[in-house]
Amino acid sequence: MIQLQFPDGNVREYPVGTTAFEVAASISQGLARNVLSASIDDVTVEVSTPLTTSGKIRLFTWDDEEGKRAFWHSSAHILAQAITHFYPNAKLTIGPAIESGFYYDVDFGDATLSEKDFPKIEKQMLEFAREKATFQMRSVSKTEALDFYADNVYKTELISNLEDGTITFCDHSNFTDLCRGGHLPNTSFVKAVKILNVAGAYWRGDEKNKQLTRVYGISFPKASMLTEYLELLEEAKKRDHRKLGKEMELFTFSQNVGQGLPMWLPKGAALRERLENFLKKAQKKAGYQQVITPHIGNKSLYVCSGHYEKYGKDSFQAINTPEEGEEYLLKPMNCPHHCELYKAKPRSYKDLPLRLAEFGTVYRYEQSGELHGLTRVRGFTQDDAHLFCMPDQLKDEFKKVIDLVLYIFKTLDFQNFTAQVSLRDPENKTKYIGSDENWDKAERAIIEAAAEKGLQTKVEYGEAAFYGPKLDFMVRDALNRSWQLGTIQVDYNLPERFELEYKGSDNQMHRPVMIHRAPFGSMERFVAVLIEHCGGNFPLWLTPEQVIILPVSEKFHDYANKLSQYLENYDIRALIDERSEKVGKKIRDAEVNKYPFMLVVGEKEVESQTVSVRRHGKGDLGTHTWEAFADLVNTEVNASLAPFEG
RNA sequence: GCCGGUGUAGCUCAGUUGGCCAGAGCAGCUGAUUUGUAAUCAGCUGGUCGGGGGUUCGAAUCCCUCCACCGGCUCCA
Repeated sequence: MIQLQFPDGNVREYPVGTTAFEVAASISQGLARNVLSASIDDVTVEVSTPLTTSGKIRLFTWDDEEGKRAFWHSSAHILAQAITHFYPNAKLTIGPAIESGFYYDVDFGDATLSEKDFPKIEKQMLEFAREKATFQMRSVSKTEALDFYADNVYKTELISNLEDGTITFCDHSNFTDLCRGGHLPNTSFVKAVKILNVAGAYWRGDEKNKQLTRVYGISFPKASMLTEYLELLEEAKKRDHRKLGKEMELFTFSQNVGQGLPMWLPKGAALRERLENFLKKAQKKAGYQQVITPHIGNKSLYVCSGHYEKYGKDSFQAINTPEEGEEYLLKPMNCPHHCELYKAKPRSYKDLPLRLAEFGTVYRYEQSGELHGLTRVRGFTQDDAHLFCMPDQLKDEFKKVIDLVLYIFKTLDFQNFTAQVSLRDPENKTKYIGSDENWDKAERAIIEAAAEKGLQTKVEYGEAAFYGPKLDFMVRDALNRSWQLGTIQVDYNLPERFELEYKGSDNQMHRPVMIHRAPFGSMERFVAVLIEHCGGNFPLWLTPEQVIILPVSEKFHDYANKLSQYLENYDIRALIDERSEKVGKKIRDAEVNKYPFMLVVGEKEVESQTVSVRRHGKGDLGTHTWEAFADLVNTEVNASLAPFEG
């Protein structure tokens, strides 16, 4: 007998050789029907594997990440089976489950796969699924495995990196794949499948390698779940900032200006200005000083900082002057300029921390395929600041910056962010400048500050900037893509390169430490993600127009104008719909255009000197006096704009 | 940069066995209407069918090329 302990602590005895499926069946019929995957002592096992040792067992269903993973991983096998069915010469490589669905990377040789081929693959997958073939793991020797994949260089490469004795194949139906396991009991669980798209993907993620065809798909245990998922995708597309930004006239692009160079239209510019002022106010309270530096800088500045060596090739090319040999660069970063500001006069320890902030517009030549709406552009404005401090002030300053970032995120209702500690790639230190000692100090400072602030963090190696580690605040867009917004970075290296110093209380010269930080990250990207978060329904304090006045007929335009002026005196942004349309039409258009408040004014309102208030998405709020309405608006604005308590 | 896809009016989209002056709805303009909580009516304007080149008697439609955009990969100071 073996003893299996369940997550609730209960221990039950089973005969040796019992499968996870049989364990599930011993608990309930429902669980037996729904169990997709299992683990013993946190090691994934097949539901059909006879268990021979005691341990902690977990049974996973669709509601568990592990259950979905088994589901999608198994679906990838069926996808591979279907691809092999239609393209016998295609070479399979890897096919993992991902966050939403699965993919398979395939070398199709001379053949190409396009959208037109999706339906037949989907159909074939479902046919294979209906066969109810069981997934059967088996161990194979290295020689046997290499022999099986003699004409597949990719699998051969994978196998040669595995240790003999640990290699397993998975069979289902007539199909065999190299696989380490974690499958559904059989293929029939897969009831709905959709091939989502194809994309190029480099073998092993290295652009020097051959580009394979990556086929993305998703599958579900119920057809209705697929329909729901596709509807969700459609809904998400409606929140896309590129669509809403255009509709709401916030920003635009022009081919004549250039790729990746966003231009802010009046409404967008005003919105951005409100965001900037909001941050400036908080920063002022936190002891920052605003500075302004030029958009270009002498090439030598970036040679000094290391940016030129690191990114010179991928930047806009040098700007030349009539003078022989004089070269400038569009600034890709504000830090070198700010270092020069630091050096504008001798600094004493009494000046520190020195906090220099600038909404600095920078230009980077991003690869064309990488550009994406406002989230990835070639010209953008960072809400940048550089904090120069003494080493013993570092952690405290860092924690204060965390407070500021959290304040910004809270005010804008970004609750679902990930705090990511981005460290050096321990495998490849050549990508970075500076000494191991400095890096260790900087990395430790970030980890400790985040821990002391009680931040839940995720550590990612290889994500650091070339001059220092970062604490990045990642937020997802409407389509669940993750973007870096806020960032805080510790840097011992640029102060060295720029030979920054201050005179200490000991009358000796010392080197300051720098913190680079940008709570929004870039104004462009932040606004993009903000648009998607609120679906274009901005918080009242930010929205381009807060109020639209809807006169019932032309007779009431005078009243509307007086009302508009009154609201303007209260800093409320209002406009009047003076078209000769019916109120129903004006309301409909105002709702479609996402104006937060609609004020209907006609005979009744003129008589009683009131307004009829209607809230976007909520409907009629009844009659208010002018004053009561102004209060209503300002109360809401103030409630969402609590001051920074830094 | 790479792989795959898309490109017709400001927006959403019709229009391919290649064939009359390229269509619709919305938006815009003009006029009528003076309107009470999600679409009043009529008329009009608007497009070198992404740019360029080619095939053809004839191209939005077929071919080549460039550009932009979309989904990924790589990259992301």
